Amino acid sequence: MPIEAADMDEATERLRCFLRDRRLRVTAERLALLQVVLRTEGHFDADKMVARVRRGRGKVSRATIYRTLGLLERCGILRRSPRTYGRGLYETALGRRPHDHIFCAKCGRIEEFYEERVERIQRSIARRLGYRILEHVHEIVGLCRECRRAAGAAER
Amino acid sequence: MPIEAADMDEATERLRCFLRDRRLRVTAERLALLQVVLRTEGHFDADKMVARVRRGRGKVSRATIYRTLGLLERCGILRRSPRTYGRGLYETALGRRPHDHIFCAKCGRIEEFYEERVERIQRSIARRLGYRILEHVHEIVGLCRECRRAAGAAER
DNA sequence: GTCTATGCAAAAGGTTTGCATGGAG
DNA sequence: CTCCATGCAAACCTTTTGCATAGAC
Repeated sequence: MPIEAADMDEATERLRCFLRDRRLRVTAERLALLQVVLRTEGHFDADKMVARVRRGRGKVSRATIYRTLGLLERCGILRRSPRTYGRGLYETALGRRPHDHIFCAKCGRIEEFYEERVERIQRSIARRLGYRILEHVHEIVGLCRECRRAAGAAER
Repeated sequence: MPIEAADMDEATERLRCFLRDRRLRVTAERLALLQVVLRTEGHFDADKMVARVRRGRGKVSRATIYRTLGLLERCGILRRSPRTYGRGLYETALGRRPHDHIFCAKCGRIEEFYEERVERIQRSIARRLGYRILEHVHEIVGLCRECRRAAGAAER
């Protein structure tokens, strides 16, 4: 599902404000990366963006991509993606809400859940320890009914 | 709180078995790192272990530390600390109670928390959706007080 | 004695930085 | 016309690897 025009505009506007407020410049490279980023689904790293921007509209240096990704992160359009050991993965932050997953370790099926009670507890933990929450990861890994049944049958 | 002698012995025994089963060798370096690791609280990276082992008993190469940390991870004495942007952090897995992490996206500091209420909610979610829980990941990413202050100061 | 482990240094992979030049405001 | 941004290449950092030698079994 491609991103909505409204989100695109909102993001562009947000970037422009962010830059203006700090006396930074609105450059073709920054706008180009923003467009590409908004059209990218799921998680991506700097290298992927280098490739996409180059494919789409000519040369960009790796350094500029790294610098601009940092900019987009700082202005809240991107966030670093959870669950990635090591590498710098990003995902778009606009228009997404925190959602959690439970998934089956055997068959890989994934279901979503949302528990306001957990969010509340998270807020209290963060407050207690002095953090301002940026995001959270909450995943339950288990065995679904079908896989348990299958495993049980196999054992006999 | 220093680690208990019993845990120390258990870990050593586990490592010996692991090595013996695979025809690998029990070397002074491996035992030394194991001791240091068990005496280290919280989260640590390879570099910290290089420093500690060297301080404690002379020379070790960085390569050996990396190789041995991998070994300790594979035999279940260590685990990689989840979701740490950037560096490879470990924590000891033996003799630890289940706990989750909250960490600062900026400076990387990590703190642990444990909330029985969350565990209970997880169980109810799993029951409702028909899963048997194997494990969970629950992490809060935020900005710690110091980094917020630093960021606020920088913006002015 | 055999075969794995270690140390060293070089390589690798990802990200950042210094500097001269290009371009936004 | 003033600074900031860009491109390029070199620097950086952390982790991995190749190879000769040390050492466990």
